[in-house]
Amino acid sequence: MTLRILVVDDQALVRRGFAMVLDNEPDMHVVAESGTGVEAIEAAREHRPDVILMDIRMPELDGLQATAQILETQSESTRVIILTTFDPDEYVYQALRAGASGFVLKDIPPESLVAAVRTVADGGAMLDPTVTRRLIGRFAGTLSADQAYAERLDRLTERETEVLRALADGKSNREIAETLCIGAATVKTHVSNVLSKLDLRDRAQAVVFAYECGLARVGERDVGF
Amino acid sequence: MTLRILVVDDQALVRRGFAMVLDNEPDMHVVAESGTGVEAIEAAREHRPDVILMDIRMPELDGLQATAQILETQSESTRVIILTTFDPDEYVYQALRAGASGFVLKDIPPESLVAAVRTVADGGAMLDPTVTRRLIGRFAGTLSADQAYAERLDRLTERETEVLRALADGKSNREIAETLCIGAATVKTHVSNVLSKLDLRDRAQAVVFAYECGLARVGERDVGF
DNA sequence: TTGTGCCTCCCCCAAATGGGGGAGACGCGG
DNA sequence: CCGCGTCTCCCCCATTTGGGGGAGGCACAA
Repeated sequence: MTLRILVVDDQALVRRGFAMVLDNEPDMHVVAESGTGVEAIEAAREHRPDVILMDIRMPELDGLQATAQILETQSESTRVIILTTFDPDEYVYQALRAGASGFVLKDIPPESLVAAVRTVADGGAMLDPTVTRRLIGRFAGTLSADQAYAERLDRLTERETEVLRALADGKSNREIAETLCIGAATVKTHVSNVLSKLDLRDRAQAVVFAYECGLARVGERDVGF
Repeated sequence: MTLRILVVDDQALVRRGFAMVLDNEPDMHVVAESGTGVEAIEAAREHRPDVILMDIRMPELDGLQATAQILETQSESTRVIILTTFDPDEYVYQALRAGASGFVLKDIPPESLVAAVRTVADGGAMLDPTVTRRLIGRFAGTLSADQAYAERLDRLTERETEVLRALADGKSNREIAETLCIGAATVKTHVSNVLSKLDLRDRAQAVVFAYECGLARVGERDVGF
C-alpha cells in the first residue's frame, strides 16, 4: 500500500526537492504538486492524498487556511504536515487548531521528513522538537511564556496562592473558608490581597488569571458544582 | 562537549542494552546506571547528568516520582526521557507534569533513541507520535470528553453564549453591556439565564465552565485586564 | 391566529463582593 | 530588642451580583 502524497509550496524548486525525496521512497508516491492554497484544495479534492506537505506562506490562500478548509470539507483520513522556514511561533497554534498532524522546519533532514510522513500516515503526529517543548509547557503549565504570569504569581504568599486556587475552583468565600479552615473574614482579606496584587478586579478575573497562568488547568476539576 | 547520561531501569539487561547503544556514540557517555528510583535520585545528584533515561515501573520509587523529585530539587539543566514498554496512556500526563522532556516506547529504534537524547539535550522535546497526537488533540480542544459539556452548552441561546464568552473574558455586566451594545439590565437577564441553565452559582463558576468546556481556551486572551 | 421562544428592558431586594481602614499573634532576621 | 512580613480576624460601606417577578416586540411555526 503506497502512500499518496501532495506537496504544496509556492517555490517550484523547494517543491520539487521535497517531491523527489519522497518519490524516491518505494512506498511513497507524490500524486500532485501545488503552488497556491487554492490549487492545493483543488488537488486534494481530486487526488485524495494520504499526506499533504503544506507550506504556510503562499499567494492567494495561505497554508493554514487551506489546511483548515481541506480538513473540514474533505475526507478526514488526510493528514497534513505544515512546513515552515522560520522559527515556529505564532503559526503553530493556528496550524494545530486547523487540524495539522505535523509541524516541521524545512531544514529537516530528508530521512526525518520521510519518517514524519510515515508517522502521520500511521495516525501519529510529528512536531518540531521546539514546538513539542512548547506544547508540553502549555500543557504542564510549567514552561515560560508564562514568565510574566509567574512573576505576578510569586508576588502572592503561599496562603494567597491557595486562595487563588480555590477561587479557580469556583468556590465562594464561605466555601473557601471551610476548605481552608479559617474564618470568612480572613478569606475576604486574602481575596482582596490576591486581587490587588495581581491587579484584578473581581474573582471572575482571578479565575481567568488562574487558567491563563497555568495555576488551574482544564480537566483537573469536574464542573458539576 | 560530550553528553553525560544516566540510565535508569530495574531490569539489568534492558539497562545495559540502552547504555551500550548510547555509549557507542562518540559524543555520549553513560556516567551511571540505576535500578531503582531512589538510586536514580542518588546518582543524579552525584553525577549531574545532562540526560536521564527513566523507566516508569520500578521498585521502591517509580520513575515518575523520581523524575519529579530530581527536577524539583536538582539542577534544572537536566532533561528526562521517560521510557515505557506499554501503551502510553495514564502515565503520559503525569510524566509531562513531572517535567519530562521526552516520552518514548522502549521499542524505539536505536538511532531514534540517540536522536531523542540529542534533541532533549538541545532543549527540545521528543514524544512518541501517539502521545504527540493526543497532546495536540487536547490542545486543539477537538478531543471529546467535552461531550457532556457540549450538551449543557447548547442549552444556551446564541446570545447567552456570547454573554458566557464575555464572562470568560472577566468582563463585568456593565462591560458586557457595552461590548454587546445592549442595556445593563439585559445583560443581567442573560447572565441569570446562563447561570440557571448551566446550573452554576456565580460568574466565577461560569468562567470555570467556559474553560473546562472549551468555550474559552488558555492563550486566547491577555490577562492585562 | 395563537402560541412559543428569544431578545430586550424594567422593578424590587437580599446576598455576596470588594475596598478602606485597624488590630493581635507569630516567627524571623537585623 | 524591634521591625517586617504573614496570617488571622474585625468594622463600615458602596457596589455588584443574583433571584424573583413582569412586560413589550419580533419572528417563526403550528
